[in-house]
Amino acid sequence: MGVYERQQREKKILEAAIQLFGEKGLHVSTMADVARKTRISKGLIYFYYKSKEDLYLALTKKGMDELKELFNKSFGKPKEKTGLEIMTTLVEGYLSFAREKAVFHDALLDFLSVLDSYQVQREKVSPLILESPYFTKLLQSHHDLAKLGIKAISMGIQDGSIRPDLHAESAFYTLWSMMIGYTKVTGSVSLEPGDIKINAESWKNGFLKLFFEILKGSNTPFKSQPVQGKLF
Amino acid sequence: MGVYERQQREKKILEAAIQLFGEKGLHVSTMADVARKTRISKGLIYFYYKSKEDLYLALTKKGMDELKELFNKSFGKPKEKTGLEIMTTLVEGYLSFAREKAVFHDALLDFLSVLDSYQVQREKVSPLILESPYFTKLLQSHHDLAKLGIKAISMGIQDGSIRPDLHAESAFYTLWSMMIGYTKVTGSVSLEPGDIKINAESWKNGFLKLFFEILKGSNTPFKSQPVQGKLF
Amino acid sequence: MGVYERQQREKKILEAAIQLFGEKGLHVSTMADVARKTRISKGLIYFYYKSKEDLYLALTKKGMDELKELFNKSFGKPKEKTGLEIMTTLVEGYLSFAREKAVFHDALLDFLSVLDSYQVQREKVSPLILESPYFTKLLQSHHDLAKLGIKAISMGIQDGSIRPDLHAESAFYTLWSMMIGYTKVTGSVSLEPGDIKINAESWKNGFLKLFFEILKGSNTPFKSQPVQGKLF
Amino acid sequence: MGVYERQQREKKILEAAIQLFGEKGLHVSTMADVARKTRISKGLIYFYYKSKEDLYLALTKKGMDELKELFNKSFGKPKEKTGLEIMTTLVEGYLSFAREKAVFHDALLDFLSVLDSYQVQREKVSPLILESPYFTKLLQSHHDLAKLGIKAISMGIQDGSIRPDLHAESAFYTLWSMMIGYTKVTGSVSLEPGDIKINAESWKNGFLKLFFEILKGSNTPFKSQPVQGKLF
DNA sequence: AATGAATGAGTCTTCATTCAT
DNA sequence: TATGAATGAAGACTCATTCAT
Repeated sequence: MGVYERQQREKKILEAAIQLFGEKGLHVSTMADVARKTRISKGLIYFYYKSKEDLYLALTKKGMDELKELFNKSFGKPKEKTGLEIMTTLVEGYLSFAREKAVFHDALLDFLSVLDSYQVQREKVSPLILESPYFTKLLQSHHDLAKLGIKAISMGIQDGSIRPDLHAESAFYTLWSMMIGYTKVTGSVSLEPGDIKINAESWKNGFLKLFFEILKGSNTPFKSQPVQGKLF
Repeated sequence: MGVYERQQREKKILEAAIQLFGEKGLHVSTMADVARKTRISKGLIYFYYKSKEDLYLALTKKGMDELKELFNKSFGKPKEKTGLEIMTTLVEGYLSFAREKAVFHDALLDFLSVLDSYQVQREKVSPLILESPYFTKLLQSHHDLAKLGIKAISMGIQDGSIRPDLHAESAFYTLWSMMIGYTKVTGSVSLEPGDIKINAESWKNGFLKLFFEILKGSNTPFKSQPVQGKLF
Repeated sequence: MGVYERQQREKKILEAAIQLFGEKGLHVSTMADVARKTRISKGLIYFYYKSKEDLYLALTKKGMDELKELFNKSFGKPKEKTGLEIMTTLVEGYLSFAREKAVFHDALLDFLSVLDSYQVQREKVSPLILESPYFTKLLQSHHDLAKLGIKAISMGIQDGSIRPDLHAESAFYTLWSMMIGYTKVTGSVSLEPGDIKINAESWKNGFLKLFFEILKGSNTPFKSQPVQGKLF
Repeated sequence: MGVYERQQREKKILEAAIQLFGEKGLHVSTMADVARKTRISKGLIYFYYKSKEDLYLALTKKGMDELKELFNKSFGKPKEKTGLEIMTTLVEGYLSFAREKAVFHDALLDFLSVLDSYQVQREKVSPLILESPYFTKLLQSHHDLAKLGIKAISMGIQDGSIRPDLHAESAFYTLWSMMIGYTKVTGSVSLEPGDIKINAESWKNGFLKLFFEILKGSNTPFKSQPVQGKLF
């Protein structure tokens, strides 16, 4: 009954949800599954999370925080890395994250969709989402994330590793878009029959080449490609 | 009883589904809704579409075809446009499509997810999807779409409007990724509070600038920006 | 449109039903299945058979007739066989029939159930059954069947091959009961674990022994067992 | 919430099913009927019974157990009865059971059919049946039942009331077959028109005569017929 | 005579959520 | 605080039968 135990339980539920939603998918998993997996009664689960959406948002929040942590770590120690190096670490990390923690990345994208509806017409968003305490927190985390990415690019511009004519904010969102799109498209690329000359690996290389070209400008066309070489 | 009437009904059902799924979302809409909206009996709906998934794939196919049509039209009359101009029309069209016909675009992305599962482990894809006649058709349409995009870039490389060092296939997928990502991210950009200096418009401009930079190379840094100017 | 063609079609439908109901079961098979299999439209099927029950009763009738035919054939040429020999052929035939044409035998038992309800409370029998022209015909065929069996026993009593103190009618029904029960029970006998000393073969032998003992009396306890030996 | 209440509800549902399935038949009755009759929500019915098949197997189990109980009671106190007397009580009981509790007897026969399929090809049996916890229990109960019947005959052989040359196992199954067949055939006997000299009563007598003849041997042809006299 | 599109009541089943204990 | 039994609306889908053409 102590605060600690309560937090432990909350965490346990969340972790079960992460596993379950990750393996079977959100719609296929049920609250009963979560209860069974945690050995915690359904009633108590509803004490900690007000609805299934609330639980899902909690999961989203955790994913967002892990991503933020990953962004943070990409900076390394102060002055250790150039902005471009930070960005390199960051893409690498992001793409791994999207692949290995697909539940989180999917949840994040779902949240972006919610944000879209929210902005267009607040009423279209389910009350269960709006009422969740995680919704506001998520709004903040999402913002923090963007700020970190923008900061990395700004640093690169400052230290000369990234071309100076870039608008950091737009550039960050563009690069983020690219990465999101990459995760969406990558599965279908390998299915292309022979008449399209591409395969998973060549496409990834091509993608990264263009990604970094945006950061560096194409007149520095990868003479030495340490960045690309390091990736993955 | 004529073939014509049959096609009319089939179309009517599909159109109701497009509206319904578009407004309320796939999961929230029911086959009963579709029946009610069309004033067609549930049984008959199942006569035309073997399952809800089948209907959704039909919708996806229609979306894919509209997109293909849009791609095709972007080429204009033979020799009328440069590859770069074609690409300009194409992004413009794609982004409008994604915004105005969001159901279709969402369905397309869902299909890409299916393709991902399909490639990793065929069994993970629901039989209802695999058994739908639209599945194979969709495979083809998706392929056609990619070929068209690649063709446009190849043409640009040929006619000198697009930089020659581009690998057309990778470039197309990268640019497509960007556009997909753009549609996912764009809704949340406008929600950013003041401390991030960006708004919907500036971000779109930034995005397009980088998009075309990839095609043209950054050493032609938008002196005259006719392309960008035309957009939207 | 000739009478002949009509009969052909009727037969074709019936045969499809026999196959279908036999393979998948009555409840699992649909009228649409029948239509598909025969390449005859549903509407026309309903022209020949007024309802699914009607079709099933037609099937039942055909089974009953085949059984009657089998009974008839068991008699052989006039004076060729003793009553006991006839009965021997008859059991043999009946058990093969029940095994190899299980649809027919099941249908026959279903009909006996209907008769049961009919006798207890006429209203409990579905109108679809009562209205079928096959119902009355079935009543007659069923009666014919019984008469044939009784006749065989009577002949045996006359010719001395069957014990004289038997009441032919009761004996026939009893022996028929035995055979019906045999077909119901036989599948589960082989599943008995080792602590019940029986297997499919020993039980069949035991069954037949007692079956014929009823006909011959136990004081002729199978010294020579030609009858038993011949079976199957 | 107590265990007792739970069992009460479970029982209530089962009893409603027994009535419903008995009156209208399994296929005609619906789970909604059961819910309505018990005033228990559909969801809760599915909480107690995982599927309609599960509920039907539960019913079958109850029937099997009642029959087992009946078999057990037939033995009376130790050494009180001869094997033959036990068998007498047993047939009497069985036939009453089959008549008065027809749902149970029908369910039992359905189970025998399942066993048949199970033995021929396990896959042909619906997963809903195989997954029911009652399936295994039923396998055991069915076995117990057979053992009891065999035991009664063995006892009779020991105490001299039943002829010694009988193979108890085969004899039991044969006699069981007879009884099953009797229940199937009996309804149609009374419908026979006058030209077949039989009626319900005479046929029952004839049946029982032969039944006991199998047990006693025909050279003891019912001089004193206390056994027969007692029946019904 | 022949078709097969059309009906719609009915089937089993699921699951987020609540609440008496 | 904790349970898990209870709810009931909703879901996808089926199929015997009819009838306009």
